[in-house]
Amino acid sequence: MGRTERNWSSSKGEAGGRAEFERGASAEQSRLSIGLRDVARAAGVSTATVSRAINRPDIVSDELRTRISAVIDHLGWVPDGAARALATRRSGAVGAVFPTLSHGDFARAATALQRELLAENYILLLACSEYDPAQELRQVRKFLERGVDGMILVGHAHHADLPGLLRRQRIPSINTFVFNRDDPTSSIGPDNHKALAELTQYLVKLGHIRFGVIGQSTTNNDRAAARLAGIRDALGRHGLAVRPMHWGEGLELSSVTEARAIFRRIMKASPRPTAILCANAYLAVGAELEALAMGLAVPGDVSIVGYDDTEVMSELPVPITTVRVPGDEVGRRAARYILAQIFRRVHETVFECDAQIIVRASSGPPPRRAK
Amino acid sequence: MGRTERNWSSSKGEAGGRAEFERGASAEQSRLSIGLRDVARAAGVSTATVSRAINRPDIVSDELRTRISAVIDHLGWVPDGAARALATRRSGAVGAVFPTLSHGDFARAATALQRELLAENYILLLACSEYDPAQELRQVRKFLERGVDGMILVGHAHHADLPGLLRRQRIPSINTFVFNRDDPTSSIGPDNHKALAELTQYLVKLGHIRFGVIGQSTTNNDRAAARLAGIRDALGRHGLAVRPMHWGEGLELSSVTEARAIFRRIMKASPRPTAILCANAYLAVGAELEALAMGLAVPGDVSIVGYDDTEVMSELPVPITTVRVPGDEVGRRAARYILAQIFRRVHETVFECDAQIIVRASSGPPPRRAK
DNA sequence: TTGTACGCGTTATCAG
DNA sequence: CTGATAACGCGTACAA
Repeated sequence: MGRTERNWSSSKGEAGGRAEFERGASAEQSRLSIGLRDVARAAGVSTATVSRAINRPDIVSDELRTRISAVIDHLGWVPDGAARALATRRSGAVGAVFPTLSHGDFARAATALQRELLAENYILLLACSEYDPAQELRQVRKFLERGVDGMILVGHAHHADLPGLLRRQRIPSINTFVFNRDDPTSSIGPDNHKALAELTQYLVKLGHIRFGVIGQSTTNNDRAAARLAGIRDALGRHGLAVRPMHWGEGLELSSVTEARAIFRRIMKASPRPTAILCANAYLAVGAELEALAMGLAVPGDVSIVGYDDTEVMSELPVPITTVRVPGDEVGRRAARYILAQIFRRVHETVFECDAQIIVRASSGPPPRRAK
Repeated sequence: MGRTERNWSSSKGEAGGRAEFERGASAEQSRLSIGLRDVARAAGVSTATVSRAINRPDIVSDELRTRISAVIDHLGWVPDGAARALATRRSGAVGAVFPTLSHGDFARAATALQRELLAENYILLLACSEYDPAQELRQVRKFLERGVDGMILVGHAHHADLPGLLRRQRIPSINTFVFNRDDPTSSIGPDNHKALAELTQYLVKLGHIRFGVIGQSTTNNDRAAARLAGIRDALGRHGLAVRPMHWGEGLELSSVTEARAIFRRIMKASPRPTAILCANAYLAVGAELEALAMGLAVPGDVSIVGYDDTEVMSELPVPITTVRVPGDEVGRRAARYILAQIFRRVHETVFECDAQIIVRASSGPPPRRAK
């Protein structure tokens, strides 16, 4: 007759037996998986006590606690999260929607996030928006239906319905990889605008006056847009600007191959730029590889700088100057913020992560005979 | 006292008003978020009808369906996933535990996984084991408590308690990035042993007889171990073996920097190998960069091959021969398998993904005067 | 086609 | 410190 989970565990067996009798055999047989009740009966205690034994061990007598946990192990009981969530009004899950995981920074952030949540017994629900606000909204909605206790997003530009949705659910949320004191929802990350303004400023100080940019799409990517604006504003302060012919945008998010082609085109212009700003690590790698292939000296003929740091950048023949974004720190602190909100602890609301400029060999003064 | 289960809703508005009145303000005010009942009352129908309207729209009359969905939108109701899961005995979530996300293949697999699950309205719970079986077990247990409907793991070597745990929960699971007909649980991925045996065989055919290996740790990494075994077995068939001095293992999982140091050491040996097998993409990149820095010709002086394909490998001065692992395909098909199991559809059980050898310029015949 | 009423497996309240 | 029992919010036989 299939699985009879009866362990009328002797001691207090009387009561257990009676209960069983009263509930009738049907209840017992229909149960496919063991539950709290089965554990309670087997241990000869009430369900409440078992529940307490696992959630607040300190308020249960030693004897019962050990007996109960023995029974749990023996029966191999795994508490039902759905039931617990329903009773607790808390899911123990935090959702995160990243544009993609193929970017090292996001992958690192997701890892850190997950690790940090785990420390407080929380789990991570993960989805990718693929840089599509509508998809982001769908994913968030799905997470809300799952009852996530908090949401972690990227950027501060979202679908118009998203903020209201989040507000109605009354769950904490945070925008990551951005920093903006004016954003009403908390945010954590580097100040993208400032970071690239400073990087540009650094190049200007070296004496550069003609700049090329290998960018990435800014549609639905406020971080990329902010970085571009940072470049523009920094150059503007010196009365400079990027010429259209010194500008290229990849279709892929970060493609070494595309970057090479764009770099080659830009460097064929006349006059040609003496410094190339690349929107991310792999674009910079592509630029340098193409420069080497073209026989250009870096930084003798042209300086190359990037954004994001990957190990390859520092190991290429000419290590590349770049901006280091601490993805894991972003993830870690975002998780901590959300957990603090969930548990109603005090916590700061907005954080800026330093985006540190790492100067390597690929940047230097412009060539003297800058044609 | 307390909550009365009465939905005296006779038909339509009248009833709505009355019901509201009779329930009294207290019940209304104490409810922090609106629920199925509120929607039902506002729409003047029963809770069952609302439930059906969203889950099986086809069996509800057009009029009611439209009215109900209007009310839902108006009230901004989000169904409670915990309650639904409790009633349905299905969580709508699939868990995945990867060793890390910093590996491109795993990141791609996770992305594909998530996308595929979403198509069937499932969500992804993600965690990292950091190559620690105990941690993997903990994460899996946590997911099971969350009531995941399926589990996706990496490799076939797990903690001893894991298989039993999964069996007891009666949920489908699959091992990814491995392929082994003898594994009792389904698996999907490349045959790591075969892939490296073939790659090695290819080098042997080119005439190489002295091989170096830049490996990664095989502790808790059955894939890496299988690949190593593949190399060993392939060489063994020709009476060859890797000399200890031609062997190095990085501490980091994949570090360009470490690879360079190891490569340099190996190439100082005498005699030195004419071909270097690298355990992953970044180790191979490091090897080539160091070779160039040392003034060695690739493949003139030494052939270099890797495992995994990243864009950089193909764009370096000498594009690197490697084995392409289709991470996204692994993720996609794993998701499909799990969903099929959940929905009790027929589906194949074990799949092999081709691990394709991509021959590029970095591999060629050994130098004539192979010293 | 629609409504009623009960069950899902825990937690929390309150009385002992 | 422990036990009895009412929520928790939705799905779904079963009845109408």
